[in-house]
Amino acid sequence: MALRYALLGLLSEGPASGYDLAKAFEGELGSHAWQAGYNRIYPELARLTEEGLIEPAGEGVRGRRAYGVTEAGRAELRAWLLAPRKGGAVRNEPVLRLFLLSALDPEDARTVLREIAANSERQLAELGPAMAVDTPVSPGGRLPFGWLAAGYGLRQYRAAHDWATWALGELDKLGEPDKPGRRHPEADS
Amino acid sequence: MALRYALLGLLSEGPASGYDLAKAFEGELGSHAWQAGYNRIYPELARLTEEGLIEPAGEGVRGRRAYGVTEAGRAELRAWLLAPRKGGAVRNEPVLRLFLLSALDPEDARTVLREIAANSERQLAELGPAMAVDTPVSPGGRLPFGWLAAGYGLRQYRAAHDWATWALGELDKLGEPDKPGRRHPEADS
DNA sequence: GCCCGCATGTAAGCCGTTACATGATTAA
DNA sequence: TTAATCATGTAACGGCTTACATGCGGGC
Repeated sequence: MALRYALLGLLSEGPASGYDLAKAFEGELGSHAWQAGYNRIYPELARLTEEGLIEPAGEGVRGRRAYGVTEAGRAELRAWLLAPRKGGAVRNEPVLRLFLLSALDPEDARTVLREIAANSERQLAELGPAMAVDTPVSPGGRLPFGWLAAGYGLRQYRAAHDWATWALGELDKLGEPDKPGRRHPEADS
Repeated sequence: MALRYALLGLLSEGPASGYDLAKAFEGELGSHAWQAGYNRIYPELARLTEEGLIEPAGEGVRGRRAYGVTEAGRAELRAWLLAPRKGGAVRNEPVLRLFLLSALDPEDARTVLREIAANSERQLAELGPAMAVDTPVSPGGRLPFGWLAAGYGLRQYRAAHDWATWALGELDKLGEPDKPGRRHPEADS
């Protein structure tokens, strides 16, 4: 049910076709927030049109059909963004992995944690430069799409990296007093 | 497909019945990582038993049937936790909201951001005390279930709070040079 | 004796994913 | 003329949610 709001949000940046929208989901939006392919986009666009939340906004070559948001659509999106989040089923696979880390023996857990640390560092390297520039303003007196979200991502990955480092330390504490190296021939670096 | 790993992970803490597992999903695990009800748990337990990943581990009163993880089940869980995450469809509604924030006018965006700040603060107040104690060690030389995840949550909410504060500042920058205070949504040039 | 909590399942329907399917335009 | 990209959809399948359905045991 969030797909429709993603579409309304993207269309409120300006008219776009189903194809354009599918491409938009391949970028930062798709890799961090919400993913959708044309197979779900086209039916949803049809439904949104029926409900009067979007409307055709010009046709192009190759059968291209662009859509724009109606006032009703804008209101619907606004209501959703302002509505207090109530218990939609949480489904967060990465976090589930963290919960299940205690099911691994310490050596395996370290492997996972190092991978997480490396991954968050890589993400930081991508986001850092993008956020280093001063606050950009897009025409219309608004912040550009995704700018605030990128700032969130930056802080989230920093926190993830910090956590992984801390967690590795916790595992070390666990191994020290009990088994100095019985199970593992070589001490870790 | 992640449900089975959640079940394997929970069962690797010790034998449990479907009912026990359903209760486990009502706690921190369910509210932050993965949610499931008995309606999905029981069929999945049957399937896991068929596949030899879990096995019956004693019966109790009122038809209670407990299950334990088999060696094959442990191996399956380990493989999943160690496997590099490949593009499972990202579906993160809270983050989607952040992306769409630019579709709101600044006043509405501030409302959302203040709510996020308040929410993360509340979560911190819950997690903080739990993490203040020194590293606990459960019997068997392992960290207790969810301990590392709680540390992650702590850092994540701290980052969210930090972000919301920063984002409010960015919005202020946007409003200052133009008009501080009251303005209509469509006051563009 | 009655109610609450323990304990387990099934059936129908919705939603989303994967795979199938087609055609137009443009650049090499 | 051939390949890549633009552009739009449908069909089958599988997972998840909601609602339906049943019965025992212990405390008050």
